[in-house]
Amino acid sequence: MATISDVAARAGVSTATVSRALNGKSTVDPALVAKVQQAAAELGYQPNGLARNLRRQETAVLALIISDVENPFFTSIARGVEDVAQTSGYSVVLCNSDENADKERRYLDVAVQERVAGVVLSPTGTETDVAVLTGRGTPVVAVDRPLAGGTGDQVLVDTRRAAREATGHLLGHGYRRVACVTGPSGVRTADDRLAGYRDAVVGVHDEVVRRAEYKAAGARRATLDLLDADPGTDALLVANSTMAIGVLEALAERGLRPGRDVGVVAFDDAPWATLIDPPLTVVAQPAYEIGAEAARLLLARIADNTRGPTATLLDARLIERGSSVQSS
Amino acid sequence: MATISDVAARAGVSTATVSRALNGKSTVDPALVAKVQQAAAELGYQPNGLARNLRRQETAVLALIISDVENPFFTSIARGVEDVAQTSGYSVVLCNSDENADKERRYLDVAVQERVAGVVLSPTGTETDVAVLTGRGTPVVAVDRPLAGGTGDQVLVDTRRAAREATGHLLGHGYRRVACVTGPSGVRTADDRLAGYRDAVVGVHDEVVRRAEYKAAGARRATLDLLDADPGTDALLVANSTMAIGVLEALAERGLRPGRDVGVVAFDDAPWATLIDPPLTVVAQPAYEIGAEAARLLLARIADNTRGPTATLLDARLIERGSSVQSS
DNA sequence: CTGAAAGCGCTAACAT
DNA sequence: ATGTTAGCGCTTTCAG
Repeated sequence: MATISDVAARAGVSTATVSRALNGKSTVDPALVAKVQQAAAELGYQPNGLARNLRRQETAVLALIISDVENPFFTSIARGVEDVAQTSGYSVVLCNSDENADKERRYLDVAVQERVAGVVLSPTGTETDVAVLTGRGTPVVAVDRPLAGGTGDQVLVDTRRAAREATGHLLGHGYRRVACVTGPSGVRTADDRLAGYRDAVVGVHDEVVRRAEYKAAGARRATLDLLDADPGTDALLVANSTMAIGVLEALAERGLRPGRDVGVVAFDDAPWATLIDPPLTVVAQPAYEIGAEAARLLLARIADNTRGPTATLLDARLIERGSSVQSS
Repeated sequence: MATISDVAARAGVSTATVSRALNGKSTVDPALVAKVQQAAAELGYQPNGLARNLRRQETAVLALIISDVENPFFTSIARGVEDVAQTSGYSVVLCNSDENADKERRYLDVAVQERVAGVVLSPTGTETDVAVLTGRGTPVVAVDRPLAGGTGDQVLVDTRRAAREATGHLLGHGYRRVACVTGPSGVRTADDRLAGYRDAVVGVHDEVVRRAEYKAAGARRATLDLLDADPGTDALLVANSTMAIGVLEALAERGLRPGRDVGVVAFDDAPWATLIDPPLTVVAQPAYEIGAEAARLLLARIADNTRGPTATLLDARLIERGSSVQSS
């Protein structure tokens, strides 16, 4: 594989000139630039990014560590991050921590070792330690879930308020007893959505809560259990769209129809939400915008890391559809 | 940030010993190993992966370039790749080419420049040129779609046959006129599924075909147009699950019920396929297994690149559900 | 405007 | 078993 010296030899110049020419430094004779470019092309020269980055002490890649590639909420975030990174010439590498603290640690280590320019992170737990990054000066922005230290930027959604409003919406539409199906304890969004739910039901009726992995299978079992243990339940607040799949499966198994028999509101506006009958009422989060904003903050901080930490709180929006009204 | 010499100084040994100790080379005095490890820990030493890789002339990262992170089919592949890579100590970075040849090129260049160990690629077009990789000895395995040269491993699905069978299934269940909604011309899976459709309808009735981006919005418009232009259509073969969303939206807009009014079979068993009423008949592809197998092949080839190219053909399976039977 | 040379942090011969 | 040393391929002073 051709190196810069091969190109230099072929073009009859020094490696320094090749470097300058290829990187568009102004101070090079146009004639030489042309010669260098031709030599590079003839040799099929591809710069060695490792050597370059080692020398420059910086890379143009961002790491995005999310907890579930198969969750549309996170892939939308990924699109947002990617689109803005792209415009600034950064590549983004996506790492799937799988809601697993060990995997997350490993990817965090990889991020340091590969000296990425910055990382966007959706922490699996509150205990995530990003000191290895920040200690080295690598900026980190947390998305969807806060980072313990409170150091660094974060872009979150006011998910507790959204959960309270969604629960209130159900209560205001004639449902008498709302249950909450949420994610694992310790996952901040799961806890916040539960808290919002509690805010709304307190003083109205006892709380009915089930927790499971943020996955369909767990949510299905939890719902089945809930329905059996608490038959008075006539509405459900579901903490994300992946769980919603399991919840809807469980309802179907019990012959319960969303809306009429059991009101349902789920977080995240999945693409299929309007296909089911009745269509699913959702709390839509601005996922793409979360990613885009996180990338903007990260880029800004890569350029200038002296400013204080920022906290951006985006709003979620209730989209009322058929699954939360009793008509029909 | 601490370097290997800092650790060496603190432990009172040479950098070579530090390197050996930290990399678990057998030939180091256990006492020294301990001293080195302690020094490293005290300094919060994190090896510089760039320097290491530059020196070693190799990296332990695989690139996975797919055309749509938001398509569950591809994210399942990603899971498959990741799971097997993980077990061999490789990290995988996910790049989203967005079905765009330019972006794909850029990521291919990044892959060369960062000297990744290998790449799993779902080519956007038939013209994708991976010579930059292969010329350098970087193995490439194609998934879902073949690579022009025929060089390198590939793991594909017999999608043409699957499309033929699915179309035959519709024809065998009383539908008289089946249309095909597929992806853009030049995208191999889109063309193959169309070919399979043609295999089945030829001699039975004229073909009715619409093409659109592999996205919901385009498929919706295409379906609306198709329904207007060819009202005799009573069944639809849809080339992927993302398009299926648009197709089902269009059907709903026209007041047409899947199964009874219009038979529907779509590629890819999306998680929501059983939630709609009637549930969606699908052609399930072994996406996870495609990714896992691709990663295995890639790893094998990284270890030994002398064997000839292989072609793995996996089977898709028709899962018959309510949307393709006229009952009710 | 161009070249010579140093050096990023690490690993792998080669010595000892 | 450990240390010395020479690079990996590039960019960037520093001279000229």
